[in-house]
Amino acid sequence: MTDAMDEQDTSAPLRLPPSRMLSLVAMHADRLVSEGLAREGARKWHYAALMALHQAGSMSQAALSRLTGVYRSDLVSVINELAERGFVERAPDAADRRRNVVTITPRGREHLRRLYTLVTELQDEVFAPLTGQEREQLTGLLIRLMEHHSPHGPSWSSSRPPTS
Amino acid sequence: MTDAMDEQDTSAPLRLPPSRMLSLVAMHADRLVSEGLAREGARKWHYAALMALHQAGSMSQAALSRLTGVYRSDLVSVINELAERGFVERAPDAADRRRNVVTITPRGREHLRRLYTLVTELQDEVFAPLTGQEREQLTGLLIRLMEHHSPHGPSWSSSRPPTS
DNA sequence: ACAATTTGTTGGTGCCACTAACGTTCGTGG
DNA sequence: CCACGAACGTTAGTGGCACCAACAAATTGT
Repeated sequence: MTDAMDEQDTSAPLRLPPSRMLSLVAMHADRLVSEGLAREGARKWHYAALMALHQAGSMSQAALSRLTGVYRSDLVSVINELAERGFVERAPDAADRRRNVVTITPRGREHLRRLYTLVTELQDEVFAPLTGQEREQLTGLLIRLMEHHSPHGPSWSSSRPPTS
Repeated sequence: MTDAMDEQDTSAPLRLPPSRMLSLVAMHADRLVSEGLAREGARKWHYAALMALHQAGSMSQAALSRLTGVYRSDLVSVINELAERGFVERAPDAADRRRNVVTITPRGREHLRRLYTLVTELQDEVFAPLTGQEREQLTGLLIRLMEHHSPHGPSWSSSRPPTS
């Protein structure tokens, strides 16, 4: 009933604050996904950008930035790389000449498909120890935490497969 | 039934893979904690190292590295900083002259106390939207994920307050 | 017409996880 | 007993990521 401090216990496991657990698990998941995507020559943001363009349609880089949460400065190189490989087209917007309209190409959708199945597999690997119900519990809790801390950040929900 | 791909839906929220949610929440939590600790002139690893030393007693830097998961290269500067401020003592080990025995000092324990209460407050802030039960659910799921992916990594469990 | 804002872009900062290499010291097997 | 491999502390460096500042060009609001 004092402020009960632990005695030393050389053999006991270390007590971690929950936020540290989050970091560790997130790091591991990130790692797996990044390595997987690297095998396909892609990075996390390639996937994020393609998925956003596929789901929401063509849009300016700034809009894409707001939607994905990727900084518009960092988005430049991502679009460059995607454009080099023909997964995306960057064209000046006639209606507003400040903007570039970024559009996903058929090859881009094809690529996205590969990435999607890959990412899905990796998710299964990451969350393997959890049952389907538990995974839903987890994502539910995570969504509530996200909403709490960035109510106007990038929008989200659980993932569903991209259509051709 | 097919591989059901989403149609475009400009207004719908983006579908995020769970691993991305983990990253976002972890980033936010990390951010809050780091900023809080910075206010006390400390960093995450100061806290981690002090807590480990407090709970498990004096040990070599390599052992501390294994226990906390912090790379022994990165641990050097952490110990330097903690030693400068008198929170920790680094003495050559007479029995094994390769090693340094790192020991937490009374001032160190005092400092750890401040950090502990601070971190605890910040955890409350991070997990504010969740009830006590839900927090336990979450940490339970996280622990299982950690065990699955690094069964022999740094040991852990939920956190409890340090004793003076 | 003028101020404020948006957009794409460049360049730069700082943190963190991670690797490589090193001299030193210890343990072990031949 | 000594040669070799391994562990230790340390330094230096890499690469990715989040983030910021500033800019010119273009648009919007007033």
